[in-house]
Amino acid sequence: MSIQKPTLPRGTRDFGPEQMVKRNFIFDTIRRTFQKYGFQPLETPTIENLSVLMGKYGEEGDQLLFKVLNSGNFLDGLQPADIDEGYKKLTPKIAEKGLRYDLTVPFARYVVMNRGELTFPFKRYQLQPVWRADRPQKGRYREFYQCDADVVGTTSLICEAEIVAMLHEIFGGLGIGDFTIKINNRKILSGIAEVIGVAGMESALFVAIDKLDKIGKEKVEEELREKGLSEASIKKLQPLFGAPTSNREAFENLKDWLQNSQVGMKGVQELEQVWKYIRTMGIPEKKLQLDITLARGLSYYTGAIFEVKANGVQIGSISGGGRYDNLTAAFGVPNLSGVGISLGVDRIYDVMEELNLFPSDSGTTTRLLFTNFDAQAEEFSLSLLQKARAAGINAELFPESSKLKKQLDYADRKRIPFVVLIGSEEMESGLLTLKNMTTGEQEKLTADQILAKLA
RNA sequence: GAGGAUGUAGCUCAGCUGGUUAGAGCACCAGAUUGUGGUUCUGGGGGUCGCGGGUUCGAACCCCGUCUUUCUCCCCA
Repeated sequence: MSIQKPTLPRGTRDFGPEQMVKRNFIFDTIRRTFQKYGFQPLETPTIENLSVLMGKYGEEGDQLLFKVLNSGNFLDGLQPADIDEGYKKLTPKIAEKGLRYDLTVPFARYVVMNRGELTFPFKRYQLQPVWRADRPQKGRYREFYQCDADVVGTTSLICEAEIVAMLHEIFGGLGIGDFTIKINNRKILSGIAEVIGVAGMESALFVAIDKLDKIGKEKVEEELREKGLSEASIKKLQPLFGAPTSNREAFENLKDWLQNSQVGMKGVQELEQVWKYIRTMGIPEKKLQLDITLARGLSYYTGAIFEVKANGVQIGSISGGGRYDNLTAAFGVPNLSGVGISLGVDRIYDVMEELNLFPSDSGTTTRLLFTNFDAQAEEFSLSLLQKARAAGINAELFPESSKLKKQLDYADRKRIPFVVLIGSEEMESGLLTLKNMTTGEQEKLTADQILAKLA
């Protein structure tokens, strides 16, 4: 067998111990918060039938699905003519499974399949990787985790308010203090389309105005012209570009602008109600921002739309979500309204790394190392080791009687903060040497004193 | 899916218009120090120059292909 350099598939990554400790910190914070708000855990399979996934993410989405080749002789029953028809028609004949593309569609499938057993409103959270056959870039991978929380089976706007509350709790818990939750409502966007007279071209309008903060007013207008909007419509769009100084002002401007649009006014009302709930819950409003240019690509949103940005960091949104009325319709169950939020762990990680927000001891798992001088000390240490663990202290014994230098070096590299040195002297007196690896100080203590000190 | 850039030691990078045995810093290993890490000193190991092909007397360097990473567009977390 020839020797070959191992490689990773494009767009995938290993997470070493140091990274995993940090990632778990993020996962734990998110999971704890979701549970606190009454969401229940769910996991779905890595592979789904392609019939479940196809057609749910648009034509481009279908292209980005990883397809799994059928097992065994996948050519069985295939005719030469099938190949001539091109890969698009061939694919479903040789691949009937695909990798999960997001957590929302599998969730919808689950809800439909189990609707008889579920208690509605059904609140679930799900932390799992998803796969996209995208072209990788910085901050974009072919395998990445999503952390979703959704509640289906109610149209109550309390859910929207609770999402805002959870976002505060999660990002506060992570130490990301400076963030902005942008909120909009799809009905407001529809209202805008209505009052400027471009019904039927909504998606082009939404895609363009979503880029406002990125490319600026002129470019947006340019794009809209290219898409075929009339000058009159673009002129009527002007209120969009005025930057309001406060949410209150933004609401007032909107009510004025959209007064002739029933759906638009409905959207404004909904958001005002969300704001009211938020106030009642005592959530600070400082980080909330009504942003009527927020559209997000996903066409299935029908009500509130969320996006969270970390301030002071050059990175895309770290969370996004919204309300959808017909998530399960594609699986034959209409009129099931839901609202959800999705957090991007990889981006949150990058933000925290850039802002230096990880606790300094993250990366540390062992807190106490027992040295191993010789067979006798090893035996002595071994019994103490389990006592330390029983006391809740992450501890380990160096497994070989090697040079002390090597053992201390090991502790240093693993950033283990405390080392107990046990030699013949210590075993005789019962006073063990505890070395603080940060300060270098050593003190003589009994085993119980050491456990009490570190527990 | 379209276009551009990139790849040399574990890491960050030098390497002249193509010319002997491809270098540095950091990291690693050993010793100075047989019960003391992170500092210092001394010594040492480590490279199919991303991979495959071509041009040439000769290729890390030039050409073609391919893969990786990365930037812009598209789309997204």
